[in-house]
Amino acid sequence: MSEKSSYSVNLPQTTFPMKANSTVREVEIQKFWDEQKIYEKNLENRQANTKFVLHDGPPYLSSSKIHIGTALNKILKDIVTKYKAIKGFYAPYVPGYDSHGLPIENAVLKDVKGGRHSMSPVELRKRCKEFALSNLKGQEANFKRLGVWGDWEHPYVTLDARLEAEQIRVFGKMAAAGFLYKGLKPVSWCPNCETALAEAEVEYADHTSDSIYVKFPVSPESRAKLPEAVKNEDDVSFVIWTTTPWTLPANLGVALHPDFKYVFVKVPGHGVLVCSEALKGAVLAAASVDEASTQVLASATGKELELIECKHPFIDRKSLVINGEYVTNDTGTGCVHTAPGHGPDDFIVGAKYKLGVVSPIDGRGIYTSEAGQFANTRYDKANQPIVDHLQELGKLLAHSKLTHSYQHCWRCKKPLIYRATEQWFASVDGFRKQALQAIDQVEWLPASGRNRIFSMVEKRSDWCISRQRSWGVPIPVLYGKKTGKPLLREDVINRIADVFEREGSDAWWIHDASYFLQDGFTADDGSTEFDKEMDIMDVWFDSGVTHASVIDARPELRGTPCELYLEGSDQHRGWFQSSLLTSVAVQNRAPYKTVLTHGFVVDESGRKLSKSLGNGVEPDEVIKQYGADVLRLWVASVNYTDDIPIGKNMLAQLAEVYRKLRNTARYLLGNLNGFDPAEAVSYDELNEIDKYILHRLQEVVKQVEVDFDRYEFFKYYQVLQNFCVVDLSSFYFDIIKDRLYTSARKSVSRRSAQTVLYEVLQVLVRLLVPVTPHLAEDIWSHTPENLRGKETSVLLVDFPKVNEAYKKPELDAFWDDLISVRYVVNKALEQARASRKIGSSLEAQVVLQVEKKEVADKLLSLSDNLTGLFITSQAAISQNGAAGDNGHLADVSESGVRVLVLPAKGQKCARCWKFSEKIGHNANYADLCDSCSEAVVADS
RNA sequence: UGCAUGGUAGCUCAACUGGUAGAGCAUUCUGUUGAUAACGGAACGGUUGCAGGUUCGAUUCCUGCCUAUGCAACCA
Repeated sequence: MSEKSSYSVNLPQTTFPMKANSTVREVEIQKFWDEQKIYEKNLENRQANTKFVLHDGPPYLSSSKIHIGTALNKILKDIVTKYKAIKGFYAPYVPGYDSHGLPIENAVLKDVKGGRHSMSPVELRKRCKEFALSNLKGQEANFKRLGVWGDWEHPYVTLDARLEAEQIRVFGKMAAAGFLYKGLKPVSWCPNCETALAEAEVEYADHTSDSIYVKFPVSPESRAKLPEAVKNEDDVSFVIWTTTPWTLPANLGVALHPDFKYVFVKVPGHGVLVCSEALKGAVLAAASVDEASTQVLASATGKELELIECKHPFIDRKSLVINGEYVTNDTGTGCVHTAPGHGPDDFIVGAKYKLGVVSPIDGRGIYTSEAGQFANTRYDKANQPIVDHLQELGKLLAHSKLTHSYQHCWRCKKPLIYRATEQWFASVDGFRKQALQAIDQVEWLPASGRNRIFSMVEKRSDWCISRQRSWGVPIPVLYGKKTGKPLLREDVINRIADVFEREGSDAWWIHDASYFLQDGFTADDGSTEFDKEMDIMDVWFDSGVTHASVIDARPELRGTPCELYLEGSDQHRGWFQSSLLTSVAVQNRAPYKTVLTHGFVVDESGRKLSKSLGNGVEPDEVIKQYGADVLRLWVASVNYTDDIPIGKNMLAQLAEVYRKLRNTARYLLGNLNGFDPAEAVSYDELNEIDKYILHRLQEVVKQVEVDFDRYEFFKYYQVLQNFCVVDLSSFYFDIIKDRLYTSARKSVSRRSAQTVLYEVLQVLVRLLVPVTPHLAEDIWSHTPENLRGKETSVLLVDFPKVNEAYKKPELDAFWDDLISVRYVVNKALEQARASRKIGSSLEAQVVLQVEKKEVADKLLSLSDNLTGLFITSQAAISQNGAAGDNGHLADVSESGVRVLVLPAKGQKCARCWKFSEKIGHNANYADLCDSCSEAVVADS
């Protein structure tokens, strides 16, 4: 280096490192937040303010590690609560966990020899609890590492005795309101999990079934009811079609559509067959019968055939011909096999005709003795024997395999059956109208969510809340030992709740029924001895009542309704709905004011993430490579209302943006070194470009505020990024470097720039808080106290307010013109550079010819600052003629501006590197330009 | 199968009630070496999913299709 470099220049200086070193630094910062109790302090500071409560939808504790989708959800929630907090709201966040239920019980049982029947319920529950709580520890660590703040010391867990007790109390209220009943109904049943399932737990997948056509002969006693032409035929059969041969033992009827036309077809070798006219061809084809050999003897509507009796094909029992509107002519025969024990439609129509219910299958899917010769066979193993048996009896008309969509258990993925059993139901019918009204009191974001949940609630049937398992909250019902009558009294149920609150719900399995009743208790029906209901509640009930057991029960949450629920869009049929239904049932209103939903994470080509595709993204791996803030930035960068893409490419780009934000802050801090806000330049004295940036800054604040308020974080991301890159880094920062580095340290022009940098820093660090809190805190911790005030954590400061005094919309128009001129100048300079005429732009002078006078005037008004705008050594505006046309290095015309690039005049100043004709006037500094020598003198 | 929502540069997003498609990132070239594992400049890149229609003019409105995702149904 030459001696010239010894001239003092005011270079940036800061302790804020360029590299994030996130794996270490983020953890340090999180420790600082922990130790300083930042979350608690925030709440304390905001205690008197308006509340904004986001109620956490509890993640399920079946795994100790969170998925990327769970991370996304938690980060979104955290962005919201942090934003609301710095906006001044009282915004507590209590994390929750969903701890009961089948998947956990199954996971625990997987390692138990002998299965669920080999240990007592209390022992099993103990193991489930241990399993759930150990997973909680893992998930909690994952969540904290994301930088999520909240009351981690006191999360809510559905297995907590107090929550269980509140849940029981809600059950009691619903019982008192008459919304709970016990009924025999076919429900979706998983023979593998041995329990009933709710609608929300059913999913559809392809399944191959036996497709059979079966003859149901008309009883001799009913022949009189047949049409005249076939009265004397001795072999008349209704033909049904089914894909579930195993339900035939439960058959009690044959359903016809009342308005369809049915035909009586004489078929060689099969007697007379009855099917709908529309399906005759298909039926005969299935039976491989040549239609030409057949003869239609008669026809009748379904209505006319109602109440004819048939014989069950292989059981000595009647099967009644009935009418049902649900019968279609799409497939089958138009005659529908009806087994009220195995189908919802069948059940309803069966009740109408008083067919009764036969459901000869136990909880494991095995035929009971009611099934006669098929007893002790598992239902799915019975298909073939039944088909064979029908064949032997000559009742089988056709048989083939059919692959179709069929209901499966969403937990164990095995096929489900419909099975009529005694279950507890919440009567949605009882409060459907109120629920639908409540839906319209809620703001749904995006708005399509409203229709989604509305139509679901509108159509859903009663909610089956019984589960025949051990890991859950018991259904708190006692039955009179002799009468079998359920005791649905709220006072009794509340007494049970009190016991649970003291002892936990294990008490239900430990104590006799009498323990839960007052001594000498006598029920209305005279019962004094009781049995306990041994079913537990659907887990959706657990999480569904947290509006009561958490929001209303914890004083710091200040009661329902809360401001926001924020979950994946699948929760319209899950938690949003279970919460709504229970809340409407006991309070006649929704528990939330706004429901915000997000989509699902997919890979960069839009495919679902799955282990088999190998396109999964693990949150902890992203954090290890890039840090939590980059993952959070990802969440903020995408429009999460649709599918949310993630992948290596995206993360790498996000890491770039993170670095840009970081370096922007580093520039601010570095150039504010030694600045004291007391030295700030008054607004009127500011340089024009400085005023412009202050104005832009206000626009950014306003825009960001709008974007956050609308939960449109991806817009915030774009605005922030554009501001940092376009307005600051490539424009303002580049231009003011000259002033910052070479003007006298305390000169007005330097302080003018610093005044703006100071304002920008104040705003920027605050705007970073919700999305990249670690970065914001890191900046804060490296900001001198005289610049940031006494507050030790940036999480405790307030969101910036738009400073009206800085808003000057006219500056936009002014600078838009100058900036487009600057583009042309840059092109010209680049041309000169490409032809190796110049390197640095300071080696050039530019001469501009400007068509529009107003633009020329704007340029002229900048006077000395014009060179700063272009970062050249000289710049001149020539309105008429082509001054300096000779010897130019480049000549570019565009958008009304002609730019000539010429070699800079004079010599290069050793300090500011600009070329000048005023060099060496101060003998002490022979190689410095005038302004530099003045600056050096001033600073020495 | 029906309903809903989306389909704009390699990637993430723009374009107010129809008016010549814009940013950033990435890529390539390049300058600087006083934000330096940083910063600047330029270039490349789109018949806005496809096909029609309305209009002087459509990414924007209408119809159909394709495609992605979600939901419902596909029961017997």
